[in-house]
Amino acid sequence: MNKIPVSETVSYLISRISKAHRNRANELLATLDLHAGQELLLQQIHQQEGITLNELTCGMCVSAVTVTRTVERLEKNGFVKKERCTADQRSVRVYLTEKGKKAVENITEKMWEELEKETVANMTTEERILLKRLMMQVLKNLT
Amino acid sequence: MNKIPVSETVSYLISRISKAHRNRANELLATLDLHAGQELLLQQIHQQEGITLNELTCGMCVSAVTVTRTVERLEKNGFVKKERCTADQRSVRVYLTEKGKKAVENITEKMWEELEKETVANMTTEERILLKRLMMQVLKNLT
DNA sequence: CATACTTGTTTAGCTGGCTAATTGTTTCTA
DNA sequence: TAGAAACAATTAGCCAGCTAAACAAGTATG
Repeated sequence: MNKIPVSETVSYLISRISKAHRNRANELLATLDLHAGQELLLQQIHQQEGITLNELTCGMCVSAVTVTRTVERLEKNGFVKKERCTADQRSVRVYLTEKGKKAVENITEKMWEELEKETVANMTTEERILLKRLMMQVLKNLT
Repeated sequence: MNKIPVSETVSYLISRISKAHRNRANELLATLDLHAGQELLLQQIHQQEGITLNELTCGMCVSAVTVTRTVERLEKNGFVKKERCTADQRSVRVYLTEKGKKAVENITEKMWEELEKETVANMTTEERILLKRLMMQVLKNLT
């Protein structure tokens, strides 16, 4: 393999895109009183009310510590409610509050849709499909 | 536009890939006593010895605060040296130490090359070129 | 039944990232 | 030339992410 400059590698592009993408996500989420990272958690809880912290950890590719603390902050801000599991006293179950449910709806409408529109701007449908396929391969390669 | 599940958007894939990619970068950089984010700074300083913090900020899509503090840590760990600019007393110039220079070499060899290999595994040359082109478009869209 | 192991969560302490506000220089301009 | 404006860097304080280690509850085993 010929040596190519770092700035022309896929890895370098991922680094740059990651920052830009997260910055934009943060801007959009700020209007909902959320920070990038919290939206995935809320959506996961929405898909499975009463999910445990451990299940959240597994399904999110994020450390248990991060889940514990983020849920703690989401609770402080009134988006979720925690509850010790009665069966297994070790586990903690998490539920969305009314505010949390509304937030989830807004996340899709005001963040994901807008973000996606901007991200894949100036691309044909074929290019978008291709990009998704290739990125799925990248994700598989890295996990 | 038809509604598609969030999990099938390019944006969602970027979120997931960002985490996985950063995690892997961190693993590789740990062997060099560095953390993800520091490698880009060191390489930028390598390209322009005596670069100012302000120039680093502009060239890296990162806030001035982050640059200040990261350079501070890199100095504490012996990778770089700071120096007040004589002409303009406001500015601070940054230089690589011997340790820093060695680190830059290792970053390319032990991080970027390995990371790139893993990232674009199981892809044809055509697919890689295409992926790069599409990702460059995404980057342009987001900045 | 008591001890050892496993599992879920939490604490402490580190990283990069951010914004807002402050400090110190330089430059512009009335 | 003195005061205002612009600019570079820093401080304080917040966020998500991590590992290592502690803690507590459940399970298994001698």
